[in-house]
Amino acid sequence: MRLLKQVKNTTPGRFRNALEGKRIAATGRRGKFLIFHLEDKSALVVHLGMSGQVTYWDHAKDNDKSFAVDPVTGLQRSRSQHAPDKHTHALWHLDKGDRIQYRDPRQFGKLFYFEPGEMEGFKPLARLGMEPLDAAFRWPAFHKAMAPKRGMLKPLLLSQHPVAGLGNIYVDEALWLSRLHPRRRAESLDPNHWKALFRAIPKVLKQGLKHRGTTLMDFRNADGTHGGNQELLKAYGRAEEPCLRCRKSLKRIVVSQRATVYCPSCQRPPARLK
DNA sequence: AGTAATCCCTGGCAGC
DNA sequence: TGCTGCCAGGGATTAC
Repeated sequence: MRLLKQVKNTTPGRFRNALEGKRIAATGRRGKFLIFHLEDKSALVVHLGMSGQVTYWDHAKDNDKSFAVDPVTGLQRSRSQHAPDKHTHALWHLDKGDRIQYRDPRQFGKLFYFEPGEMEGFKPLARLGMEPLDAAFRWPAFHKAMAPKRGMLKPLLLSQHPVAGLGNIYVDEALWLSRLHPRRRAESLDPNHWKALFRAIPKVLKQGLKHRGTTLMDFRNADGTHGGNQELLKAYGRAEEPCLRCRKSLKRIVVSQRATVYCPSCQRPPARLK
């Protein structure tokens, strides 16, 4: 296991020693950070980056020999549980021989260890915006956070600041659903536009969660048919395919260095961008 | 302040 | 079969 590069705020040795023998008291998530709260109030924090996977390995179960390739993203996923391989960077050995495994082919992921009280001062966590699946994600708070913002919608939504947890896929999906152009500027939106976005964000996330769960369960067929994957994503990965609202061809552009798919007909750009 | 470029990595794939 | 170039679910940092 190579545990060097992904540990960001301490040395691998300190990281290992700090975790040794500690019980996991609770698990949580904030934005794209996974948080393992340990019994002494210290914490292990994981960011999966683009290709990271945290999986549970049960000593009583067989390993899967191969990985399934996600038809949309091209990323390898284990169908059930896998043996550590050259991309497995950390193993946490639990009681009775089970393990938590961290695997990350592209190595954009990050691991952090925080002493009690330290995590609160961790900027990337502290400055995250509102949680779109929380009960506190309500229209007045959303509008208040968004209305003063300036700049293009796509980078604004990717920034994690007004709203946490959205990545490239779900930003494109939310913008498609709310009929907003990814390059449209925040200051040009009226409350109705913001309202559409406010409704779209939790919707695409919930659909993703629901869908991903079922896909993983269906994934025991080698390279077989997959559940509702194709129907779920309306924009991402569908460049040159017909818009599911208006049948016109979806278009791929690059916005803040990220691949972006949108419908030129439904998601009209502001006049300035034409 | 906003935004664009750059960098951190590896692997799959198309095209030659 | 093997090479090259391009692409990829993120985000911090640096440069303008």
